[in-house]
Amino acid sequence: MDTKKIFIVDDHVLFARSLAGLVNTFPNYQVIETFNNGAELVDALSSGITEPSLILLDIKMPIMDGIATMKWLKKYHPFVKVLALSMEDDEQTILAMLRNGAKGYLLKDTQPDLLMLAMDSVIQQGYFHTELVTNVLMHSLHEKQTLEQEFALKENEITFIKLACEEKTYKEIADEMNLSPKTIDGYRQQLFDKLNIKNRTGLVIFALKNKIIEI
Amino acid sequence: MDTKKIFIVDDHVLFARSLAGLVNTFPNYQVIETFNNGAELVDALSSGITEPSLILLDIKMPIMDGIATMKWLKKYHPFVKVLALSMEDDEQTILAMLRNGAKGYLLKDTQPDLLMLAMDSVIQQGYFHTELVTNVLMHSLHEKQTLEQEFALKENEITFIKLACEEKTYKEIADEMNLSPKTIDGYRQQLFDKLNIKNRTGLVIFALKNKIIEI
DNA sequence: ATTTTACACAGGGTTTTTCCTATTTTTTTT
DNA sequence: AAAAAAAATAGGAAAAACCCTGTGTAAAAT
Repeated sequence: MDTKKIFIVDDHVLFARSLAGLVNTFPNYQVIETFNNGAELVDALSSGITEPSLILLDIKMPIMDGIATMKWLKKYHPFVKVLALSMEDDEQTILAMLRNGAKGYLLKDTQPDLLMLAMDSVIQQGYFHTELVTNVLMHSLHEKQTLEQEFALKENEITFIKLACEEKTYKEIADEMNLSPKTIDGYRQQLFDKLNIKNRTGLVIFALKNKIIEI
Repeated sequence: MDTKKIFIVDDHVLFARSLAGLVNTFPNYQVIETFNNGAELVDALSSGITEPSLILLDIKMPIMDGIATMKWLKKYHPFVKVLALSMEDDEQTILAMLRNGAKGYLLKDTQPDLLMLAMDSVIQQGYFHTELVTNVLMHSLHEKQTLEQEFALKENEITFIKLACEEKTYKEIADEMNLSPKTIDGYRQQLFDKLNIKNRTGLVIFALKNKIIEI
């Protein structure tokens, strides 16, 4: 029972093969299966194959990509450990993987010994995070003005949005901002157009996404 | 200009003093001022004292605690670097500090050499995070069911909440859930009561807080 | 077997939100 | 100072959200 069973999911056959070779040189690790995309993995798991100790999961794949695969795993195999292995180092992708339960995130140009360390760490401690990931996590706490800039919100609009995210009526907001309810309604309408939303819940989501408010 | 100027903010005089002594033994570090609480720091910075290279900030303090101090600093001195130094290791506190811009978070029983490493790291790389902090960050991505449990939401209620957070009308939600609009209105009302909210925006915020939806 | 309890649903009314289309006022530009 | 642009404001109305109370039915508890 000492040997850790590994699945590899990656559409680059060559890479998958050589990675399998590498992993097999690690003591106590054995690659049991390789799949070319998420769908193949899902099929296999659905048809009752035993969960591995760890899945090495590529992100950019045809058919069913890493994020979709993670979402499926989260739902149907929430306890299987996954180490994301990818070329992309963009924040959104990394966060999406982590949010959906990836235990670690490595770039594909990682050194073999770091990969082994990461695999050990995920299996033993449940996670492994490089500085890259830590940075992304930290940054995601702050970022702020991303799209906010794009929409060029005015001071009053931001104030309005903030208040609209509290459980206030537009009348109350008008009072608080010392403006006519009709003006507030004007703000509302302009924002709905500009942000392409249909009602106040859309406004709340927008505010959250753009860190205009915090929860 | 090689010598880094340090402020210490801590209400435990004895600790502050000995910490100052310790820091002064580090090469290129000098403690310029110590304050007994956040308010004193704010006073000093407001009256024009030069920003230090780094502030070592305690969290639990009378008068103005670490979190309040961070909020103030975030607003008026957003670029000053702060290393939180604290006894508390609870998730909420750590997150609150990070969210408000702390560059690192150390427990007070940290070894001196780790403290020095952390200080170096914050000044040079802008941050320093221990495993503790990484764990908290990761956990904060997932946690889920915290209060959700407390309110014992039923499956249908959760579905309703999810849909209500999209920009759908209650009529549309009713259709999608194959229920009468009146039933949906019943869910709405019960949830408003149970969660103590006044309108749909409250529902969205609740859903986010409790990770019923993700943004 | 009977009472509770839980759930889906209804009637009907008030308030708020949302939408569309102007007009006035203020600010900026020329 | 006149013209143009931006911001505040209005009227009016339909739609949706919100609120309260009550009924039938099926499941659960006693």
